[in-house]
Amino acid sequence: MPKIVNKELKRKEIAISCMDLIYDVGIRKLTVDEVAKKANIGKGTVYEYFENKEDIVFEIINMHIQKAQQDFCKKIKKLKTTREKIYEVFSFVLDNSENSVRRFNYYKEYVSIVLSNENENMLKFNCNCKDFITQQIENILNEAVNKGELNGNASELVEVILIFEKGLAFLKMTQKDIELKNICLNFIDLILKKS
Amino acid sequence: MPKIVNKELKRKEIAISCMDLIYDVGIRKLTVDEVAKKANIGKGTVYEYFENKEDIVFEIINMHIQKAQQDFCKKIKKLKTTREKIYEVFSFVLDNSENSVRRFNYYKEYVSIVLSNENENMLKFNCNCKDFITQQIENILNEAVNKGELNGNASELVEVILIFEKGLAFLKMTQKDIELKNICLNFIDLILKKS
Amino acid sequence: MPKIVNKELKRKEIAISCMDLIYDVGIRKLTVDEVAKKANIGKGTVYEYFENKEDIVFEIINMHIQKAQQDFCKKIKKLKTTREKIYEVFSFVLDNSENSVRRFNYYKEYVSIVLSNENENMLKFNCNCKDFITQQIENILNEAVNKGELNGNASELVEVILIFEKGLAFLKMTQKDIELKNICLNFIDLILKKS
Amino acid sequence: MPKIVNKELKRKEIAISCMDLIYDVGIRKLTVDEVAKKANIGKGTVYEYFENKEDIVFEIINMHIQKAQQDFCKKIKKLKTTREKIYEVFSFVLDNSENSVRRFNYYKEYVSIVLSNENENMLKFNCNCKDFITQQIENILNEAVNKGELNGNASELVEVILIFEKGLAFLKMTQKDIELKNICLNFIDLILKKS
DNA sequence: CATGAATGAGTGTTCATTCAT
DNA sequence: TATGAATGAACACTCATTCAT
Repeated sequence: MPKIVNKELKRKEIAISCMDLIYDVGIRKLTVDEVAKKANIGKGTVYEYFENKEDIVFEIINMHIQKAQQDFCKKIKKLKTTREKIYEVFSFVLDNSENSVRRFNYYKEYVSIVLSNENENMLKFNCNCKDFITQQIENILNEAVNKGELNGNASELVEVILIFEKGLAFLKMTQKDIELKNICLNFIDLILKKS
Repeated sequence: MPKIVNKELKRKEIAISCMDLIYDVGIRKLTVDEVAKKANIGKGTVYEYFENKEDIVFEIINMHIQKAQQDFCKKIKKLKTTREKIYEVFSFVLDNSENSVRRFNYYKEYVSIVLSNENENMLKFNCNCKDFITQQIENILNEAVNKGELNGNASELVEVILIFEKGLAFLKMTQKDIELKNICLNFIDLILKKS
Repeated sequence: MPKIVNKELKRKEIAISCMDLIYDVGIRKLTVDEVAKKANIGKGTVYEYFENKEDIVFEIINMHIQKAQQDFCKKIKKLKTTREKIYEVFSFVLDNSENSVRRFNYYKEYVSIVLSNENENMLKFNCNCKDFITQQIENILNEAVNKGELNGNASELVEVILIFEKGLAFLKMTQKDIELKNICLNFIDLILKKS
Repeated sequence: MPKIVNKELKRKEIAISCMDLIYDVGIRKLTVDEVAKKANIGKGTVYEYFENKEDIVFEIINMHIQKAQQDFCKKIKKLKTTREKIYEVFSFVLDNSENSVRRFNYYKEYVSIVLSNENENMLKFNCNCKDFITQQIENILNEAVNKGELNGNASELVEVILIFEKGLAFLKMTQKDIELKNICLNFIDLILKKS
């Protein structure tokens, strides 16, 4: 009897070993040959675990985003004030630690693929991401309403914050060396003073 | 000296004749063959006026954006109220007329390329675009301050509006069938009430 | 010794379980993976019983042809007149019942492979098929001679009928929607009147 | 100005230079790489003159068949008796001169492709071939009727002869070393005596 | 015996760029 | 100056076969 491999596990392993590859060469220039080489397996073996190249890319991105969402949930629990929590929503963009920057660059590549309509999975997946962040913002605002920091019209703010976060990300992606921190603080002032 | 002028002129001519081409086949799938055919010149001749394919794409995009900016300026002049003018900033995203949708799709492809770091020129160019829109928003807000509709702290709003516009664009690009009009109106209320 | 018997048996079993597979995907597109799956065995196990893919295909075709020959013998026994029997020789081509059409399509693929010289076994095998049908025609004609329906020169007719049958098959294979029934009846008239 | 090549001419040239290639390796194993190498051009250049590999194969076969039909017409004109002319119909199969054998082997490869339904062009093309040979046989028989060698029912014979010719070809393709000459002579006796 | 994981050679097609005329 | 013919590197994906367990 031959050894039975855990297909799902090996799939993840291959994806993990290629995470840097995406960072180095970009998703679009990633070749299956490179993936195989990086993962120390044959090219054919790649296709034992992935449907096609799109699937490989999807898996790698998938892992990144899941990790990012888990990290976000952990962090948000530790924060007390509404201000801090809203700021945390933006910190994905603002944080300049090496780890965050790298993560942001993955995200950038990911968005580039989404925008080019090349990858069906990505678009669906992207909706899930939006839903996640929307839900988080809702939670933060509901809590604030309960605390009496905001009045009941808070629901209208959810999308405004969401859009602002997307705008921040967009600007960071497309402009070099832009200072966004203070703008965010101004924005938070703007929406919290409102009540 | 006159030759250089002619070169520059012909370069523009070629780019202009290919503006629709991008819409038909997409930026990334544009081939030099198609460009030559559309411009009614030989393939080799294309390389007399452009360094490489990247350069062609850049010039075509350039034409599109210049046109879009001119159109924006024309429209903004006709508008009276500050509300209308700010809304016009967002209308690039919100307008669903055939022409606007087409233009927005160009922009989407364009952003995808900027994000993938494939084209150096694009990134620099993108900064110019940001500067243009920033300037426009500044003008609108300054006018509003002069009219007394806003107090002097208006400068802080420029970037907030800019970011909101980018966020709108981002969301429209990455989500299907999303209703953004009311959110914009809410947002405009939010910033104008503030004063 | 008993092991060899078992090997031969299992080989047949595998081939039998894959008879329909050829119909579904075509001989040339048959993969070893599919064979293994259909036979409910491991891919490696296939190679315990077959030299290579060519060998698998050969065995499957073998099953089909044996079956076809058995069916022919059964049918021919039930027929009385010489006319009917000769017509039965052609019915492999003429019959449009689902089953016959399916069988004819197998045969078509099979011939395609024989003609492409891809499979050595096939060519030898094809000779056996010719010998079988030749023998059958001989039997029919001898009987006819015994009955006094044909004179002694009947032996010359064997090959003519054989060739006519091959030509019918060929035409059916390579032309769409061709009416062959009446031509056959004319042909039978031609050769039987002769005596 | 660059040199302007006659595309149609070069297409033929490339096809001609590859005629032996098909004979050597078989149509199905022909690779575009080999074609390019044999024609002493780059692989990309092949695609300047052919849509795809199918198109290459089609052109080569096309040339062969046109040539074969021209040769047939020339030969048939020189022949006097109906017997000779009908025999000439079969000589494509019967003639064992090096040239004829080579031509027959091309035909064999061609039929293999037709049977595998891989190539749309081929199937249509094959119909033309049938029409050509049918027409030729008709001409021969009409002439014979006019000469009084056959009675008016000759039209029924056209398809019988056609099918017989196909059967001959089939048998020659699928059997090694088979003697067909005498069978043909018998067959011609059979149909001509009939009148 | 049985297996299925691993493999990598093989292939049709595209297209930006070059260069001889 | 203008051209378009020529090019070949690049790439995703398949599948028969092997072999360690």
